[in-house]
Amino acid sequence: MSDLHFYNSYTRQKEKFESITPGYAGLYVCGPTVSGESHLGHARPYITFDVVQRYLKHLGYKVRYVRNITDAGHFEEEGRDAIDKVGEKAKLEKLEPMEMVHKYTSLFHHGMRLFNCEEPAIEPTATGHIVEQISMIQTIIEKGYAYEVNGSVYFDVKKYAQGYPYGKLSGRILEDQLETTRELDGQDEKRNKVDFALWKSAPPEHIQRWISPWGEGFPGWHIECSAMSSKYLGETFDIHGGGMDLMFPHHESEIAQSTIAHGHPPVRYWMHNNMITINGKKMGKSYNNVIKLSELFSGNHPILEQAYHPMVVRFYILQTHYRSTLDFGNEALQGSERALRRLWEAYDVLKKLSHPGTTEPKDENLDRQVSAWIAEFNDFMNDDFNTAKVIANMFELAPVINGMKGGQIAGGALSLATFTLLQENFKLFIEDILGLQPLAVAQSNKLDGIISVLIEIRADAKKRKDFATSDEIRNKLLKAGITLKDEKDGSVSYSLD
RNA sequence: GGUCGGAUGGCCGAGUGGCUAGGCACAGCUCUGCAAAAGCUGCUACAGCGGUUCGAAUCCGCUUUCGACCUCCA
Repeated sequence: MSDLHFYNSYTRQKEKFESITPGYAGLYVCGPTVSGESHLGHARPYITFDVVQRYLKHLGYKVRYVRNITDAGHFEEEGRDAIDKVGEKAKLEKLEPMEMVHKYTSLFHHGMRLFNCEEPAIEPTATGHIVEQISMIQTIIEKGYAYEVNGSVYFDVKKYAQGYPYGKLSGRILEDQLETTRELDGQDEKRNKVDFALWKSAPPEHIQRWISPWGEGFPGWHIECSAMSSKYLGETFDIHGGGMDLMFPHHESEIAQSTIAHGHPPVRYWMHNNMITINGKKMGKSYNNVIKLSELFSGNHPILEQAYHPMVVRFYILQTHYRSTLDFGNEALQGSERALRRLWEAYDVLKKLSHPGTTEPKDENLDRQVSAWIAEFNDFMNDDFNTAKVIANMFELAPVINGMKGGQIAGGALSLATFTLLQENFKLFIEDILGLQPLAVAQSNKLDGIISVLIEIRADAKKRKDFATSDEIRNKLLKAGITLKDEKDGSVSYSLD
């Protein structure tokens, strides 16, 4: 089997993955800012890195997956202006940061569960690590790469750039930055516009504030990730992930801060997922084209023709390589829904199939082909987590599976060994690694009993050639969202929408 | 304006030099009381123009066009 390779955004090439501590892998992913409800765009990184994390585990790594919650900083919430203008009114009418943070964190977790994203090992919050952040800022000041102005602390990017490759990750040149911004920036407290805040002095009306050596204030956006990732994963860790839009300034700043504070770069491999677009434009607040997760799942949005199941969204995302943009569209989502249904049905069939136990395949070519498709599951994942190709192979296997059930393919066409391999690996990849689930959740026993009764009545009617009655039962059940299928062997199966 | 990345059949999307994914949709056939499902078959595209090559969607150049980042952003 080949080794895991994936694209390192820092070096801009695919590299073989070698963890710092053999057998262990550290993964840090920038989590959400919980000042608003998560949207479809947020689903991409968390699903992408959930699969990364699952696959690393499959390869035998003991994974520590850390994903933060950004609950400190300069929050903007819908309606915040109105609330702030109320100013000195009753306490209950004021925005309580903890309340908002709690609400959106809960919603985020709910969304993650629906997407079947496994929980990170550690989910640190920025507000819970103020001490660590202050300490790191102090170190940077001591080393001479940060300065204080009016209670705020800024990182001296220009000085840093003299000794370190600032801009390498995001591919920008400091000189350009300085030139394009200099004239706009006469009155700022920063020495250069490119400098970024490590700590911000809080104006009196700012509600989130902590005591620091520089007065009351709150941490800058970038420092939290550096402080928390180094605390839980070490000063140098394996993989840092996040959306491409975070490369600059966020990730670039993280590198600079950590490099000064710890004396070496923080991350071995940088991974960035691409954006989800809608009508070709990135989904984001500034474009006013956001589809929130709750809207997506309920279909309650002008752009949406229907509601979409979380698993359809997960499948849709995994059908595309994580480094490509993914354009949202109703037709595409609907296609994914049908595709996932078909795939899952084949998987269900496979689980129930039995094998005659013959060790020699009756159809050597098919046996060889099936073995190859299965072997490729690993190869594709090892090549930059190509979930799209894994899924394509599953669709190659689906007709084989269905054919074995339908009789188009003979019972012992595959050897017992290949058949077993197929069963094991299909489960492994579709459930454990891609993390997919069936669309219709397990029906209750009672419902099962009721439908069985109806199926019996219908079978009686059919026996009497009373097709009017049998069709009526089937059609009415269909309207209720239950599809009956007359199987070739005379049995009847059903599925829920 | 600067930097970077795209442009693949009706739609979504893999794919980096020859073997030309996959899904959805569509059409025909088989099975079937009829359906549904399933199976089989068909649909062969790579923005345009040059160039390199025995051979290019894939490499190079130009053009057109879309987008991302440069400010909070997954």
